[in-house]
Amino acid sequence: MGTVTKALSLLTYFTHGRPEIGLSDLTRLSGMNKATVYRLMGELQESGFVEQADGDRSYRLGPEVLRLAALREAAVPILSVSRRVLKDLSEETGETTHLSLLQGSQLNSLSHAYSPRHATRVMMEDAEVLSYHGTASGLAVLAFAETEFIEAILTAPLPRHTPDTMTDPQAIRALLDAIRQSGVAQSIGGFEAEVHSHAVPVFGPDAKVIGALAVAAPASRIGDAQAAEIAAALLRAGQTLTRRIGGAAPAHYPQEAAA
Amino acid sequence: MGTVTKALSLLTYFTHGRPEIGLSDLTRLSGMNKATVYRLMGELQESGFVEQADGDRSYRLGPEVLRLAALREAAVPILSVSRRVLKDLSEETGETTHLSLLQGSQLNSLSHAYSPRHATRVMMEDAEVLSYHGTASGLAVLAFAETEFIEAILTAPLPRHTPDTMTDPQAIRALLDAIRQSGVAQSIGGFEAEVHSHAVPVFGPDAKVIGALAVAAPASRIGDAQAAEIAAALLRAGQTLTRRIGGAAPAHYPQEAAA
DNA sequence: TCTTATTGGTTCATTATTCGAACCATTGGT
DNA sequence: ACCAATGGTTCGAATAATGAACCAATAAGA
Repeated sequence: MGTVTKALSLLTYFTHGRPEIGLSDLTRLSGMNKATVYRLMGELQESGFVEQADGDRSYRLGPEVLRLAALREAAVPILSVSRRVLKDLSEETGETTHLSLLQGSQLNSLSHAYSPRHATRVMMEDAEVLSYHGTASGLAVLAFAETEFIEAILTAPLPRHTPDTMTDPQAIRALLDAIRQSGVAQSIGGFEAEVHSHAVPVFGPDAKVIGALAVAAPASRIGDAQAAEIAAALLRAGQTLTRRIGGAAPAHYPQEAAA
Repeated sequence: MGTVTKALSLLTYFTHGRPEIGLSDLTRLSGMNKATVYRLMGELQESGFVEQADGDRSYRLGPEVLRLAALREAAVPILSVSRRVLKDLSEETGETTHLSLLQGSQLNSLSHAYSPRHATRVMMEDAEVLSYHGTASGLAVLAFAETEFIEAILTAPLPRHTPDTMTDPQAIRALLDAIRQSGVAQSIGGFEAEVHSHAVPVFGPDAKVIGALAVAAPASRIGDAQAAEIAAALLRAGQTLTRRIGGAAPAHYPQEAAA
């Protein structure tokens, strides 16, 4: 691993649950030498990627990432485009919707929208890591990913998030086949109990899957009729989003769902 | 310069005007060796900070920066908080408003809002670098910055953006004194001709200036009455924003402007 | 209170990585 | 057919990264 990769890998330890990390913690998390971590963080700090919190001396992400994100959006406006799509989809389905993107080998939620229709709704946070086998988004992405990527995920241990999480690789492989047929993935309580979510893949310019668009609802609210409605709306929204960001669905993706 | 800093400095060459950069261009821009740039970009690519555009092999910012930005916002929600403040301020003044933040030694615009009141309005882009001596935002930040920072800026060459740009360090120093008194900076056509902008500083938790909140209007629309109104609204909005992000104005900052 | 961990931070000889001049292979222009 | 770009690659020399040990300061325990 090069020095730069090593330094940037330090940034991956920052999450919602751990927005600030001290030197010693970072040393333990990364398994690197303390002096190394100290020096690398010093460099990241100089460049504005991290900053040190005021009282405490622990680190948190710095303002420079905001500038880069704004530029990324200017070049590839996935988020701004998705916000419209998410909003429309939330209004149409009356449920919470969210977009997740494949970043390296991990799937991150990055944008979401709520619907005011119901008092109970599924809450979302941005920049959360999604499970591949436990979420509809993860399954949707996996179904259209490259074979070796699928294998890497399914041969690794599959944590059981809830009693309903599918953890049998063979069963999941069969499920992925079904998803490839229908174009829509589902998960009932696979990650959070009582959450029924649907998801469709989103494709990039090279027809490779880059993320997923999902609708998440309280399980009690979703019967067959609602599920069919959500699936149809999702297929339409997914195609819209893929098209608007200059992407293209692969030839074998179920086109022109009954609208 | 350490390797990590060097690698991260490559990211600074991406701007609105140059969202994609090829290997050779990047080599020239950075002044580094081509092999070095190639290897560094390879590492940045592995970590998802840049990606290579499809047809062309040139680089652009990658999706990883979006994840980090979302986390930064979760830890320090400046942008989401500012969006409300900007929106209110735009509605109140009827003009374009924007927020800029100090990142390293450079001031970047990061968020903006328009008002539908007038057909003509000043257009903004996010992630643009603002001139210190040419913009109201720059002057507002400078007025409350540390002395050595001010000197570093004023002793460097001050480019003339328009015929109205102030380029005399002494005159600017006097102007900064006035800004410290009133709490509001102004610039008439200092960066873009025909744009009259007002700005107030925004402070962080340690009472240090972290950026500026600004109102930009076509010069022809701003008379003394409008200017006074905008200044008052800005002072209020600036105090609100500073407070909401957990910041504090320094003791000498003009408090409680006539509301 | 005295002791013991734990924290962030620093040093310096050893080691491994980065550097850069030169070189290739393609592409596009004339 | 040529020249001048481009992205990409190689390899010995030069430089920067590494990590064990060490400090000072604070927090926790007995």
